[in-house]
Amino acid sequence: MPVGRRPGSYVCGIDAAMDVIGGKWKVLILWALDAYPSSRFGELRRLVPGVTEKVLTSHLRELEQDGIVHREVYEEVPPRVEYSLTPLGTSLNAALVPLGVWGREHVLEG
Amino acid sequence: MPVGRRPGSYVCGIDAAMDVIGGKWKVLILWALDAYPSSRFGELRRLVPGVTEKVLTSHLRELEQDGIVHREVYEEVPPRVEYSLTPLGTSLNAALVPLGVWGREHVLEG
DNA sequence: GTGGGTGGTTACCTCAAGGTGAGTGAGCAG
DNA sequence: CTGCTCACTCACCTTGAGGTAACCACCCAC
Repeated sequence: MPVGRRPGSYVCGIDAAMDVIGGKWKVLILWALDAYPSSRFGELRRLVPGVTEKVLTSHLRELEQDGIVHREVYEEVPPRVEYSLTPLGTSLNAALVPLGVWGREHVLEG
Repeated sequence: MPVGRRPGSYVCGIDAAMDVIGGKWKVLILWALDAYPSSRFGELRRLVPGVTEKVLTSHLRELEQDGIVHREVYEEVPPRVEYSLTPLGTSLNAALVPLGVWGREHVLEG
């Protein structure tokens, strides 16, 4: 179960990490799941304004394959699916904090 | 002189930072300029295997516009152009270190 | 029956990032 | 003379990520 979409072709760690978070909305999904753990699909759609259902689905599937998010299906009617960060996802988010601080200080306030 | 390609439309700091480093080869360029300061164009082309001249040029231009790299032209024959990280670029690279460590530990060695 | 909410799937389309290959013009090696 | 280096520029083309919209089964409230 390799992490990343092009295993074995990474030049360095940043290159590899960029591949995992490279989707247009992935860091926003991670940010949302960090702020609101165990979110349902519809909640995420509202938490990440602008993302379409198709793209949200595919991003979540990729993050799940990479071991970043956990997908829990409850066999109920109506169906319920909850997404949460795995420990790996939590560690990824922690590694993203300095980048977020940099962006806030130098891009948003720049 | 705004930093980033879509000023004013960022949701959060990570979103903004991702825009600055969003090019396919930008983090590799930053990594190369950190390891080999004041590199010439041809050196960068060799340090970032696979990048084409056109894309390397445009990525360097964008990084220059964002205040990440400095471009120094020496009016000589043959022409000489040296690229280096600005203080802002150095701080960006510092903010990328944890992400690089994460990628090395969890993707490359995963 | 109509509409809404649940969590998706499917087919189709767009568009911009990136790749390809040629050209530039001065100088230098062979 | 040929070809290479330097640091690009230009015109063209490809590709795939992402966007659009329809559709699915199921249930509830109105």
